[in-house]
Order: sequence, then structure tokens, then C-alpha cells
Amino acid sequence: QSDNSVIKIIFKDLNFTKAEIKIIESLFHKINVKKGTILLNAGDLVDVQYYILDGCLRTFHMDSQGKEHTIQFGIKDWWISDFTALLDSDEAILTIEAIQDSTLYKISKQDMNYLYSKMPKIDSFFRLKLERSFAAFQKRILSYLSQSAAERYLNFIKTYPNIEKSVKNYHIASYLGMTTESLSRIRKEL
Amino acid sequence: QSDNSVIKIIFKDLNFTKAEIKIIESLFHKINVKKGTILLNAGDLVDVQYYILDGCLRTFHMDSQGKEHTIQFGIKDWWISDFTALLDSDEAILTIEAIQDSTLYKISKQDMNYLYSKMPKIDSFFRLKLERSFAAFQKRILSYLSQSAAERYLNFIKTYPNIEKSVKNYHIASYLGMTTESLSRIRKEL
DNA sequence: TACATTTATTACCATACATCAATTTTTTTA
DNA sequence: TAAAAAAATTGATGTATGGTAATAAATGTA
Repeated sequence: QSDNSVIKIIFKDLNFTKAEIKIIESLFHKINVKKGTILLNAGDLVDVQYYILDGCLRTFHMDSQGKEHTIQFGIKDWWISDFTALLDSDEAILTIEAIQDSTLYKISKQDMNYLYSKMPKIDSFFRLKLERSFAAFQKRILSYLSQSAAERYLNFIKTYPNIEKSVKNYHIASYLGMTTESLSRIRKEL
Repeated sequence: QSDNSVIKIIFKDLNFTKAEIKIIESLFHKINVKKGTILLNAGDLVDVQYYILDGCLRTFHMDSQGKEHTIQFGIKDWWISDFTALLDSDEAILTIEAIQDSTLYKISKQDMNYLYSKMPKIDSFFRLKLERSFAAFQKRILSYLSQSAAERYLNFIKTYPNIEKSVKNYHIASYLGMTTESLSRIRKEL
């Protein structure tokens, strides 16, 4: 009914006291964004991260030649930000773009740190999430090191069937490290 | 004097009670390994992680064509394991190899979980470490997506000058996703 | 629905890097 | 220190994927 339920979605499997729920509720802010919205521009200072309640977003880096490289997609139940810049309270090198209408919960770094300090179970919750990310990153790196463009694509659609449906082919190509033309040729073969 | 000092090295900036130190000491086991030692073979069940007190190691994956892909190097003050397999208590797909004589502290997954449950500050400590890993992985992925082989090499020797000194060129090549011949040609140009 | 814009496809040619094979250099070991 | 083994280099050639440009298809919008 209230945002109470949202907290149970975000922090699945954690149990909070009523007082804790009240604190958490006060620190997360719900926002709706339209497809195409840029939530963060490269060069901006990064102070927040987003929990994705629904929708689809991506982060990408634009290199010196103007080419976009998709670093991360985010769908329901994922978190998104320029985490590297956030960690160092630095300027973003990534752009965050909504590629579908999305509903997000936003929390500032400062508020997040407050939660960590008050509720060790949240610390533990994110440690586990980060361990999963670590594993996913490692698999992705191995994919770049050992697979052909076609193999990477097949691996992607197998691993992230839900993402494939929501994003453009050129987003996928820029995530997999190939041109949109190459991806098109690969798809033709299948 | 005692291992007490080692715990202060491993968990820098954390303060422990005497009782806590005693517990931690009892769960970490010091081992010395010679250059060339394989600490873990692909296919083995993974149950431990290692803190590197001194030396140099790497993890690599051997693909179906027999090619090695270096996933991680580890030097002083890093942790090493097949973390993906460790997380899922699964068979390793990585091999851990000492590329220099090394001194390690070994801890089992079970004991690590015990520490997490008893000492939330250790949870927090690893969350922060994982956040750093997250940032490093992201940079590495961006490097594969946007840089040429020569750029990746220059970036590597700038970022990890200490590692470059301890490892073979073909280790670096397999980390950067190029052949040892290509790396040799790149080095010739400089 | 029709028009405009964005996205995807296709063909042709270019290139960065891989592969193969021989040789040299460095490191290890007896 | 000499022999053996491992690692690095070099040259010739191959190939997967990139770049360019034109067209087609899909999507958004008036």
C-alpha cells in the first residue's frame, strides 16, 4: 500500500523494524522518467544512485571519436549509476539514459552511507549484490577475451533475453564491442 | 610479532578487540608457495580464497581451443580466488597459478561467512573492496570496448607498473586480449 | 494515414590483429 | 658454465571485423 511495500521489493529478504522502514522511506525518492531522458551527463558530478522499479536504462561512455560504448544495461530490480565516479565523488564519464519509460527510486550517496552506518544488514546486502556483479563482470571480460563477435551475441541473448527485447540493436552492438553493421550480418546468419 | 600484525595488514584501518583478533588468527592459515605452483585447477571445487602477503599470482581460463586467458593478476595486498565459483560453491573454471614465490593467507568460505556474521565491520570492509573492484572491472571493460591493442598495453603498464615487472609478456598479452606476437610488435614501436 | 526520422540492412573495400613458421634471446637447470 | 628449455621476436600471409555509403525497413508524429 504505502512505500513500505517498495522497500520490501528493494531489500528483498531483509527484515526491518518500523523505525528503520520510516528512515529508509524518507531517503528514497520515487521518480518517473520518459524514454529518452538523460539522468546524468558525462562531466556532471555524481551524487546519487537509482534503483530500477520498472523500465530500462543504460549507461554509456562516449569516446574521443564520438563513439558510444554501452557499459551497463539496467532493468527491473537492478541498480544504476556511474558507480566509479560515485565512489570517488568525481565527475561522471558515463551518461545514464532511459531507453524505456522507467520508474526509479533515487538515493544520494550521503543517505546511502547513513543507511550503511545505521543498518549493517544493508552493508551485507550490498556486499552480496557486489559479489554477483563481480562474477558477472568477470564472465563478461572472459567473453571479450575468448569469444568471436557472433559467440558474444549468442551469449548475450541467452543471458539477457529480457534486455534484448527492450533495446535497439545498436545498443547491443555497442555493449558487445562490435559495429551495428557487424551485428546485422551476424543476425542474418542465424 | 605474532600474526596479530598480519591481521592489521590484512584489515587495515579496522580495529578489533583481543577476542576478535584471536578468532581471526585461528581462521587464516599462512602458506608459502613456489613459483609455478598451481593452487587451484579448473574443475576443482572451490572452497577458499587467498590474501596475498607477498608475491605474484594470476588466474586464467583455458578455453576449448587450449588458449589461456588471464582474468586477474594478484600482488601484495590483493585477494585471489575463482570468486565466481566460490560464490556458487561450484567447480572452478579458472586456474590459480603462482608466477612468483608467494606468501599467502588462506581462509575457507565457511570461515569467512563466520567472520561476516560475527563482525559486521568485515562485511563493510569487503563491500568497499568490492566497490573498488567494480570500478576497476568497469574501466577494463571500457578499455576492451574503446581502445586499440597498443592503447590497452600503454594503459596497462601505466595502471599496473608493479605487475608488469613480475610477469611474462605472454601473461600480459593474454590479459589484454591479444597474441604475444602482437604485443611484441607493439613493444617494438615504443 | 502520410510524412519525417530513426534504425537496420546490404555491398564493397580497408585494416588491425591473428596465424604460422623460423630464429634469436633470455632464463632455467644440470 | 654449458646445455636445455622457455620466452620473445620477426617476417610473410590470412581473416574477422571495421568503415563508408547507399538503400530499405521500422518507428514516431503531425
